[in-house]
Amino acid sequence: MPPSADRPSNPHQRTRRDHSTETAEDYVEAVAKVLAEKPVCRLVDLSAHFGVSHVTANRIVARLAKEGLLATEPYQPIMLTSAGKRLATLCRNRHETVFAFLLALGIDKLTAAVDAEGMEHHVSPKTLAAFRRFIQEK
Amino acid sequence: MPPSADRPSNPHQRTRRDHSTETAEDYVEAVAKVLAEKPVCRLVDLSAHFGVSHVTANRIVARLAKEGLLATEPYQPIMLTSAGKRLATLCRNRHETVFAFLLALGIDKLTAAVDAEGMEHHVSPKTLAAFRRFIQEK
DNA sequence: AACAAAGTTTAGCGTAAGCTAAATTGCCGT
DNA sequence: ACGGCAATTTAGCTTACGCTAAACTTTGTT
Repeated sequence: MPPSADRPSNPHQRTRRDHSTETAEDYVEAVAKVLAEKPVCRLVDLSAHFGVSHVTANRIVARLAKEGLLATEPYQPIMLTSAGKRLATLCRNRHETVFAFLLALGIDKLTAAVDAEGMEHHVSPKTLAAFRRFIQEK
Repeated sequence: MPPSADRPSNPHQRTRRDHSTETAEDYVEAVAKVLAEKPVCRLVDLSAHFGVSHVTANRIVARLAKEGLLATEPYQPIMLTSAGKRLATLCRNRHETVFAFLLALGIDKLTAAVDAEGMEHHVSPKTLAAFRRFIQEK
């Protein structure tokens, strides 16, 4: 950080709080991805995707259902609500932009994939726009 | 336990990793910053910096002391261990690079500060090197 | 020396996310 | 139609991080 620039608590509070939002984004994105490849999305698909126990996935799915991003019925496949679909689309676009940006910077695919996965949630619209500009001008 | 204990290579699993490592990095960096400005670092400095209660800061400091990054004595100021100093230096460099990179991309200072704060923990050495190259070539 | 204020710790509660083990449900194949 | 397997849910535990309230220690002032 520049010597005198005070790093205010604001950004920190923001990053601290957003962990559950990140999870929501990841899960919604994952459901969309699964649904793009097969007719239904099941719990096992998600637990496999994230490398997490099915129990953990189940609890998170329940939370997101309560929050209106996913639609679930007991023992039934998992679906996206319209809000979930909207969020998934947004996240996918953002993810692809960040990934493409890293590639444009000359990063190898594997590294770019991992870094994009971590960075995407923290890239603001302004920065995303700058990423797009950079890709274009390349 | 810290997911970093055995960190799987799968990108997704990796992203699910260590929020607690991020916290460690943030706190160690904050202690270093405080110590750069005044003779000692106290709990209140940290709770003010992060905008959390002193109790929360206290618990995190205790964890990091247990992990060997911070040195504490009851009712005494907080110090960095040598491991803590090393980590702080690393994080500060990385943070400054990410911040400078965003500025070089044309992002305004405030946005760059917030985004850097969130992104820094997810920028791999390779990507960091690419950021440095970009700044140079500017 | 004693009190008050400031700073720190402890106690106790909440949510999110991780796990294993065990109970339940749904669906197949014989 | 039943038996078994796969998938899901429930129960119960852990850690991390957020809070307030209350207890305790340190320090400075009178």
